[in-house]
Amino acid sequence: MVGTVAEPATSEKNPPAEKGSERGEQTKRLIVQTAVRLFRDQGYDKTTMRGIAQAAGLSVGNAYYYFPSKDHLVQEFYATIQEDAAQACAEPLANPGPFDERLRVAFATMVRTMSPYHAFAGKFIKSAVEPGSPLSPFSPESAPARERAMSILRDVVEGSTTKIDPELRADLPELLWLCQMGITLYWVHDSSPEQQKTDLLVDRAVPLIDRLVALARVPGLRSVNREALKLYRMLR
Amino acid sequence: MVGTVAEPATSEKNPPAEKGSERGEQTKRLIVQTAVRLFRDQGYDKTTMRGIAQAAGLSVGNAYYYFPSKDHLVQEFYATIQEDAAQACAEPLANPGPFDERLRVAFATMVRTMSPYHAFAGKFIKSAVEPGSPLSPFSPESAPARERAMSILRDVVEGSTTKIDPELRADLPELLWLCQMGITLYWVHDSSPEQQKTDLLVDRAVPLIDRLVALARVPGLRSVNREALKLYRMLR
DNA sequence: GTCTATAACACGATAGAC
DNA sequence: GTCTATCGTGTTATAGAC
Repeated sequence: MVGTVAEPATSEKNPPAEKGSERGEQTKRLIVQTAVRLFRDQGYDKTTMRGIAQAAGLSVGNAYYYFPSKDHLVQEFYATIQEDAAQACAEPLANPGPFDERLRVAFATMVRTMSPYHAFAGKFIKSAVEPGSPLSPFSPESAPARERAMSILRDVVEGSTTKIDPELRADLPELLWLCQMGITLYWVHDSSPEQQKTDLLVDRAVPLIDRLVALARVPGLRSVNREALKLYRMLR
Repeated sequence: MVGTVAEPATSEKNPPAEKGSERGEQTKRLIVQTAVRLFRDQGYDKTTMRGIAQAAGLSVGNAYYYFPSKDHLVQEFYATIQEDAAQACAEPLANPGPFDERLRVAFATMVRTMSPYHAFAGKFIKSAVEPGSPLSPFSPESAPARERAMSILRDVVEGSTTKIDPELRADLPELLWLCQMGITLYWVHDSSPEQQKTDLLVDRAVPLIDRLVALARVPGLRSVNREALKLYRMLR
């Protein structure tokens, strides 16, 4: 209320925002790192909050001070994977190219990045589909991970040398993200060896989407396209 | 091994299969009825296994003797709803009619039957999407409920006066059931008042499906149709 | 053998002291 | 911020009753 300018008198309060080098931030990071490691090594069910706390040399209550639930810790794990996928996509998508090729890179990279965690994914999605859960792909808490995923697909569209209907173009990344969610849902339930069926799905889905996007430019189908987009925006 | 004919000598053992009138079956039914009532009245989370046992005048261990987990009790609840939907569909689908009208009846009835349990559905689906869960719509344990749902959609197809491509006809009920799963997934996440958006989705999805089914008969699109069906069967 | 009850376990989460 | 102690839950072990 006195002013918005920082007061240099108190050295303890309002420390320079050095990108989270405070003690609290360090503890937080320690908890996340430990949790991610244990999730990765032993899976979700066998990793208990007590186990995380013990491995991090902290108490259970302390972990709950930083993260309101075990699910919120899983969220960090998910964000890690999303970040890996984004980095793995960066180079192959650096140069412009045909839409279908770029889309295939995005989908295939995502599937490949997730593949080591297939056993874990079932537990993850269990929380993710619950409405109102912080793990839901539509939740505010997931916004960072969702934005990162969406940015890849925006990149796919923007760097595409294929002509895309301008009406569709704005919504296309979001629609592709929904396709990606569908593929993920299938992947989680895919019990074929090495999830080969999911590879097959991506293999066939990409040309299909490519053809649909192309169809949106055909003059006779413009109105259908517009109708469909209108419906989508209403349902969103 | 001695024979398949019942021996009338022992009156206690092998009682006449009177459709579950044994004492165990009665207890089992009592547990289900109590659980379903409590789920309905207080929701999933607030209904504890202890609460169910107490309301049924039994012990917790007794409930676990008949049902391996709380999820399995929810399954019974789901089966109840499915049965209600099937009965509500019976009359409107009694007489043959156009495909789209019959499909609309099936979808709309399902949504209406589920609507009182929207708050509960989130918890239900949370377990249902987990691969290997008994509540998964693809699980062996769900076979009865799935069969009942599928039988409605088979009825929709069989009683349709609209011409349907014979190649598609065999798989169509299953495909429609998948559409229904998709609608359900949307419905669970639909937070609009009275789930109006889901009504809108059904309203638009039905003509769309109807048009797609019609397209499968166009000679030029037969091969595409066949290809798509082949892919679907591989992914299943 | 078929059923039922009691007691205990392990976990996620919380309360409150320091 | 960090701890200990505790709660309420689903689930299980196990002893006993019909």
